[in-house]
Amino acid sequence: MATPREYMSPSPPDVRTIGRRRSSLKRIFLPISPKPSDAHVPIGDVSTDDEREDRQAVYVERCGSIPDIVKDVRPLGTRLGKRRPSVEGRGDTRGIKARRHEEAEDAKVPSDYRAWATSRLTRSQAHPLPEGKSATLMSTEHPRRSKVTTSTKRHTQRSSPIITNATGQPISDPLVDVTLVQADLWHQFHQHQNEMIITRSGRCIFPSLEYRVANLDPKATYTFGIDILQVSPNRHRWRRGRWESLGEDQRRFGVLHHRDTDAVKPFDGADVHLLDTAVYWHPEGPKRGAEWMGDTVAFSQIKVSNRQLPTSKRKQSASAQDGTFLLNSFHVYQPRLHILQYEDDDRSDARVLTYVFEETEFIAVTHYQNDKVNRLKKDYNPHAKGFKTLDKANERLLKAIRARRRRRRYADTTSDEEEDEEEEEEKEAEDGVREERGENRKKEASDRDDSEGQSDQENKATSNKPIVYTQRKPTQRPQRTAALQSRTKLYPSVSPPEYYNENDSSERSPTPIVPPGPRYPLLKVHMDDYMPLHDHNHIIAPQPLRVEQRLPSTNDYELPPRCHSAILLSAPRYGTPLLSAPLSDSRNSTPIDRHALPPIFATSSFPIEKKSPRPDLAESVHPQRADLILPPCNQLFSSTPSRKVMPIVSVEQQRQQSNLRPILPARTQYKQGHDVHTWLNWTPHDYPIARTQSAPIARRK
Amino acid sequence: MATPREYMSPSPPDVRTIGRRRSSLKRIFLPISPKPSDAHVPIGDVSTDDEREDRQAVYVERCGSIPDIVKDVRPLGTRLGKRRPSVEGRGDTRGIKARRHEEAEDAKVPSDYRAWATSRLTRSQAHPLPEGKSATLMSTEHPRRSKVTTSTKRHTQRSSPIITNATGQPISDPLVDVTLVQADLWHQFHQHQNEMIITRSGRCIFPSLEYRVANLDPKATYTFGIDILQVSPNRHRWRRGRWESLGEDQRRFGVLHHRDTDAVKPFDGADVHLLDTAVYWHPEGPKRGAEWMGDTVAFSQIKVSNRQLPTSKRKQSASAQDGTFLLNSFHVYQPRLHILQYEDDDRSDARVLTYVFEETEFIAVTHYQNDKVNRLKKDYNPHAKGFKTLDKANERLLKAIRARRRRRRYADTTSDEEEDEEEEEEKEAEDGVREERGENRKKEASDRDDSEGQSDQENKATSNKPIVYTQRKPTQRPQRTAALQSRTKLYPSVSPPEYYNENDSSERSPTPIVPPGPRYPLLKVHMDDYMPLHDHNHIIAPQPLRVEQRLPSTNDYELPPRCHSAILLSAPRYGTPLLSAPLSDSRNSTPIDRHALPPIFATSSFPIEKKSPRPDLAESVHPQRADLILPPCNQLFSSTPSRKVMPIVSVEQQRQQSNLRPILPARTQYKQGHDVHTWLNWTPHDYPIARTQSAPIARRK
DNA sequence: TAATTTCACACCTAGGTGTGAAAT
DNA sequence: TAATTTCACACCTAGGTGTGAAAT
Repeated sequence: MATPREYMSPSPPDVRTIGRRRSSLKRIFLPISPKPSDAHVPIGDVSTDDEREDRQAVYVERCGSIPDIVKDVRPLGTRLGKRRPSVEGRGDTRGIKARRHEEAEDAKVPSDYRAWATSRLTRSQAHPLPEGKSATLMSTEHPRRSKVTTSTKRHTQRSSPIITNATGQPISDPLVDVTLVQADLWHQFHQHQNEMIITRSGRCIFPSLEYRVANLDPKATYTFGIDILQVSPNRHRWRRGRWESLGEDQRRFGVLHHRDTDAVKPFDGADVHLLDTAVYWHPEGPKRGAEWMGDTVAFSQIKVSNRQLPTSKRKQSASAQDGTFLLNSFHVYQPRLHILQYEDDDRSDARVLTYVFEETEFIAVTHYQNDKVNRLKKDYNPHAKGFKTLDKANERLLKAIRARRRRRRYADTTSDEEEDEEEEEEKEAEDGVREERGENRKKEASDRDDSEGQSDQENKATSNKPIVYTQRKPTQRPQRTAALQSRTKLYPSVSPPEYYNENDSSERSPTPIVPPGPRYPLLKVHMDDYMPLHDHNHIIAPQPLRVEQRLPSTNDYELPPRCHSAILLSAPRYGTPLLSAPLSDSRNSTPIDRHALPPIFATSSFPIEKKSPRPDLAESVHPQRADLILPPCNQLFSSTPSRKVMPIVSVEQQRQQSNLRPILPARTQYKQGHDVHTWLNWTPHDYPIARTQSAPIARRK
Repeated sequence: MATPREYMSPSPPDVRTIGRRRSSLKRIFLPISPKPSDAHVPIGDVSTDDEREDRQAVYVERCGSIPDIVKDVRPLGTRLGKRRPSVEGRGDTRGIKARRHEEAEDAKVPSDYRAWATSRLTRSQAHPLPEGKSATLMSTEHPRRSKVTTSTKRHTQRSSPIITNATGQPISDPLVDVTLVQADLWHQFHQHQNEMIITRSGRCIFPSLEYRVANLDPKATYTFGIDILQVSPNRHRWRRGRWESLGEDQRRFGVLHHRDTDAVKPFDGADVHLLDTAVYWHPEGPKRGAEWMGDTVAFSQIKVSNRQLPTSKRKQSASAQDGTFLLNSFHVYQPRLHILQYEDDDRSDARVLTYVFEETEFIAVTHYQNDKVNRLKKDYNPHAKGFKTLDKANERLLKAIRARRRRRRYADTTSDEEEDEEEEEEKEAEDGVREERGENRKKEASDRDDSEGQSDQENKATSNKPIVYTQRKPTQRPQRTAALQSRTKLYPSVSPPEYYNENDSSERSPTPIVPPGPRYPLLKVHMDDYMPLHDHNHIIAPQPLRVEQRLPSTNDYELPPRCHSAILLSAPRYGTPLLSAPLSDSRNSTPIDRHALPPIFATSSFPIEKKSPRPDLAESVHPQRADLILPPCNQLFSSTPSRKVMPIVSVEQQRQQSNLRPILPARTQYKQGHDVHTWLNWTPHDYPIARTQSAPIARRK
């Protein structure tokens, strides 16, 4: 699942740029179920009902049930009428001379990365797309617009890039692997046709555009950028619980995303290319691939606004570079990610990769129209907590817990009974949330917006899920096909080793074998799903802990095979908690010598949050400080991971480290004398999910 | 003034590294008063009273009066007793073999910049210092510690670097020019022996360690780091209004800044080098020189703590890399800035530059001891605004103003009378501040802490200044010697042009001439002095506007000679306001075509604040949007700059652009039909200060 | 009139600051 | 006992969120 589509370039790729990568390309870990049917899903527009059913059939066959998240994948195109036929226009309308001239100008200003990047992007806009696998986002009425690849709907968590070199020739580089962070949150919004409020002063978009990138060339220089594409010229309106198109907008407002034309002619088909938009380049500027990969790439500064610029002439210059995109309300927009790669100062061989995640499509509005979208926003945006009426009681309980903890710390004596009481209080709070949610569900059912054409089943899935974002019943998950999957692929140095045991891989539970040689899988632990309710010490709503396995890349340190991974869960600053997964020698012995483990391991292998960094802890972590300790690397993947048990250090130990403020997964039965165990479950989200439960402490050796 | 001292290397500099820079080095703009006496100030320990008098004499000779800021420069050493003799120990106690081994290890982990940087720094610690110009910060009882250069006291705004190559050989590079941001605020604290509160969880240091760097090699890679040095083994106590030493600390607490020794032996003289401290490397990681120079380098994440680490063994690993330095209370510390330069991946020829700004010295305390320091903290730290009792009345007025403005915006009609009223209200508020400050001054005078051995004059100067931080009487400034001075020097591409007209330069007002050829001076505008009272629309306390002139470096765009500079003052996010100084074609004509002005100009020439960037505005600014428009470049420096008039667009125009939220200098008589003019004044702070006043609007052509 | 936009507002998040009583 | 440290607290800064009445 979620294998990125690879565009084979019709023209031979530029060997100078991609060099050895191209020759040695090979998938190291096959996907869990490398189904033939997976490759047969039609590429391009898959928005018809038949195709949807096809996809669901694949899921049923593979997983035994239809995962909720696949059921209601209905792209906007379906709802707005068929407006996405595959058109293969090749839109380079500019002469070679003009291009040459621009290149000469580039040479004059060698060190302004952003300006150069923008010009690079604009220039390479109109390359011919390979093999007709692309689908335009634009309507047929405007065939001359350039086009953008769209990934198939079921692969929306990843996106297929357009890759071009400096002359606009596409280059195939399926190695670069981009994932949308919080993809399932985005998906929830997308199910209901996401809306974004635009204001004069600019409103942040939520969920935020955050990506995880893998397999960049660690030494090459990259720039990341976002632009927001107006998908169609049509204006829409919300009527009787659904969006309908009003046809092409007749008003002459100031149009953005229109290039250097004096007359304001939106969508007249002349010289308007999709890439003629203002691009917001990531403020962390050009960085090495290794640095980009060390963390997620978040565009949190991006805002959308409806302020009209004073003069029509200056519409371009004032947008994008501060992260504010000027949009028109009731129009549909699609953010895109651009990755610009160049070898240092020699920018002649730069490449542009463009990624489109369709979940991130939205309609710009000044007020929310769809109550469901509104509710989702309130439920998941931490800044809208005040409007989450459901959680009032919960909030009160949380406060009581906090006050109580303070008092106890003040009294400096902690008895066992008190601890138990506290845990009960927490459970109370949680139950309270659930009760109130039940009420809300009924209210929701009586909403007029619910008259959308959804089946009862879909309705139920929808109203069950959004409140507790990460709440999924384990029984609904296709557990039997559970396995670990490599989320990121190896960037091979010379030739890729064959880590995957193909003989052993049955359809149901292909068991990855331990990689041979000195290389052992690394672990990435993510808790980046937004957690509805937490303070610094507790998470009340249940939330999944994502454990990601990847193979070491050239830059990674080779882990000692018997080395445990200690996982430290720190407090989130903003939805996304800091998670580092450093090492310790063994659970009970002395901590690992930090000189024996070059810090590079932590730096390049694990995401270290920028804003509240504790990278010191990433170097190595004392077992007593860890929230979670994984088995030695060489044992972790030797059995079916769906039942992999990962012991956590006992709760008492964590209590002792009060200043570390560990976050523990909720709903865990914390008891003294018990260890907490976590195992991995396979979900349709590409990630194994770690579930936690307590067990007698005897397990500790 | 403030010319960095240049160490001439006894061994020939590494030509490979500094190359053409070395051969073409020349100061382009001489300092305003390039006094011979400047070079004769004794280097090293200048903390005696005699030397202080010498320095003051230099000032009197040059400026006609003693600037306040120079009067009370008394380093801690003077107060604590003589403990800084110049000792010339050469402390490399490690063998070549060990060093080779470390280098080999480095090669194995090529991409972890931070670890590599730390090892590089540690290794080059013990180079012999050139020409005996160094002074140790350590006491004579421990002669084997390595040493650090100290700049002369009067040059505390800048610091002299130690420069070494990879093998520890010093390299002279006086070109790299580092300035301490908010140096005079630091100085105010330093006058009273600055204190920093340390807490278990870590406390930010205030003022923050923020530097401005110039003349780095734009293409070379740099890493910036901070460490905090324990200046002496002595413990101190506050008694009868002054700090006194208690002698060497006898307690065996866990000692930081001590390297890899099992036994906790603070200051036992064995293997303890000054550079054996944990270094916090700037989180923006290795960047190009051009990128570092584009903005100030702020270490805002740094915190100081007194938490003791669990085991003595792990004291090193847990510190510094998250920005928390573990200090001992009642000990004196000195932060240092390290700049690491290397050419990309070839790190064998790296250089280390170390800068010490003595204003940043402080004593770690758990409670403030000196009431004056306490008061300064409350007055200038925006987070302590709640304790600024003086401003309660002011606050009320401000709120009234804000509410009133809202009401008026609501009513959408603005009459002239109302505006005048508002301005009166503001002035009222300001006066209120001043009155209360007067009261406070009396209270302060009756404090027991005032019994320090200060002269009356010093006392007066001290108590006059700290309340309104930037308040200086223009008459006290040495206006007649006023001139523009190049704060940053040219980084020449081939050979440095002679921009400075030496024939014209009299001691009093050396007039720089217009540079020949196509290159014209750029302007940098700073308002980085902290402003005690502001909201998004107003600054109530008077504050200086710093305009900095520099010559274009190789990377800069060449300005059209008749191009005006439009200055846009945006709202500060955190004390330091965003200032960009973009261009417009002329004040009244159409705005400059942004394609005619490559954006590189803005990117590489002007500081663009990271956190609330409006870099779009830096590309070019419409005259109506500018807060301040400077004369054309080719006219700006053709006359004495002390009376240079810079018109600001009228206040009404700014009101119209309410969403831009311009900050206007306070105490300006804003009247309708008047323009606001600004001229430059020379101050002892190296910067010309722009003063603002209104004038009839007739001036606009 | 009906649709759309604006804006003050209450209420959040996240975190920094000195106070002063209490503990060490 | 006297010096030093801890900690809950009130009060800030800075900014994001949807609401709902009012304006457009």
